[in-house]
Amino acid sequence: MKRTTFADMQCSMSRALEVIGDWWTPLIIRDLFIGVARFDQLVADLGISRNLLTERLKLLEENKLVSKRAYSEKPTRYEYVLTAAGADLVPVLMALTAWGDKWVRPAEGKPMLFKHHTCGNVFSPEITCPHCAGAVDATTVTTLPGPGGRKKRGTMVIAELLTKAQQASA
Amino acid sequence: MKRTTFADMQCSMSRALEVIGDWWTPLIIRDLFIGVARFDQLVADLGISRNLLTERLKLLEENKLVSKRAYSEKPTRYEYVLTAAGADLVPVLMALTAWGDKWVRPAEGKPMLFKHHTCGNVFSPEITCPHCAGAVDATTVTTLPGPGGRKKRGTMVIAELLTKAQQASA
DNA sequence: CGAATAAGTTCATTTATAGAACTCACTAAA
DNA sequence: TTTAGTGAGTTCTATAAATGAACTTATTCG
Repeated sequence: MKRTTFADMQCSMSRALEVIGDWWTPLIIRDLFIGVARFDQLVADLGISRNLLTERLKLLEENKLVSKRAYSEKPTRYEYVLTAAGADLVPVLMALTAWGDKWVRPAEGKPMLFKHHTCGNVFSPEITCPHCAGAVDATTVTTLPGPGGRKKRGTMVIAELLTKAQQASA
Repeated sequence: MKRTTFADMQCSMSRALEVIGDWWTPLIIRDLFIGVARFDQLVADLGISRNLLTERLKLLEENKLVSKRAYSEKPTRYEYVLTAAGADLVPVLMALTAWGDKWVRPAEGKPMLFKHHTCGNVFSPEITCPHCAGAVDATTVTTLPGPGGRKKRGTMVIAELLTKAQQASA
């Protein structure tokens, strides 16, 4: 049957996945960030099917991660540009790339490096806590229910589990 | 036809997506992190089809993000535990959640909060540069070709683009 | 014995993906 | 001034994957 929608799950990660959770979308965003912005270039770079690219770009536009801009009249030609929301996803994709570099790196080494222009260094992104500037990892973080927490599909078990854990610690 | 594999693309993000790039897998990892670890619990929490969950867990095990552990003999019963590689993905998913909190938050507010036990604060994860501790965003970072950069499907256009940009800046 | 629990399998139906071929509007070369 | 080429899609068919419900299997509890 049709794909289950994550849009109405009460979980920000699920909702994010509704927008970028399919195979090609993160690669399209990566390409737009790097500067591959036109339809045929995207097809050439990724080897994606043209009908799929059309569909994905349309969805990205509807979700306001990407906007379409004419770079030529006469033959009307468009290119695709990341919006603020789309650009804000770039660091997350960099963090995912860093994970890939660490765990599924090709034998030849890292395919791509990131350079931070604020300090001039080539770096590997880290995920940190803004309060203490320390690294965040699975062992030093716990989850708490937020104001939007609800028990529904996607959080049927989790919703109660978080509440109980909080009560136990209180 | 069958889904295009990203496993042989010369890009760490693509390779990461080969492992966690489908709809349900990130949610499964989220649940395992939070403590929903058994088959029927996962079905109940997510509303995922049982055959799909079986398939996803098998793939996660093959890719060494998850391991299966018997918690009962006699009726042999298993639960699923994140490996080091799987746990290392948790901060990335938290960063994605933070993006979701910012751009596609439910009307009721954040469904879930993170608490950093190193400093005791509830926080929203940030992606930073380990050299200067500054935030990383799309405007302050550029990409350079790495030693494993290659021109093949997934990087046909990008490979040359990065090389040219580097030569131009040199 | 009969019902319940946990962890899957099997199956029919619906939807998505892949890849190739085709369309349409213009432009540059012969 | 036909002819070929470019860019951005659309249309088409086959194959593969997702959904949801029903069915298995093994074991324990009342």
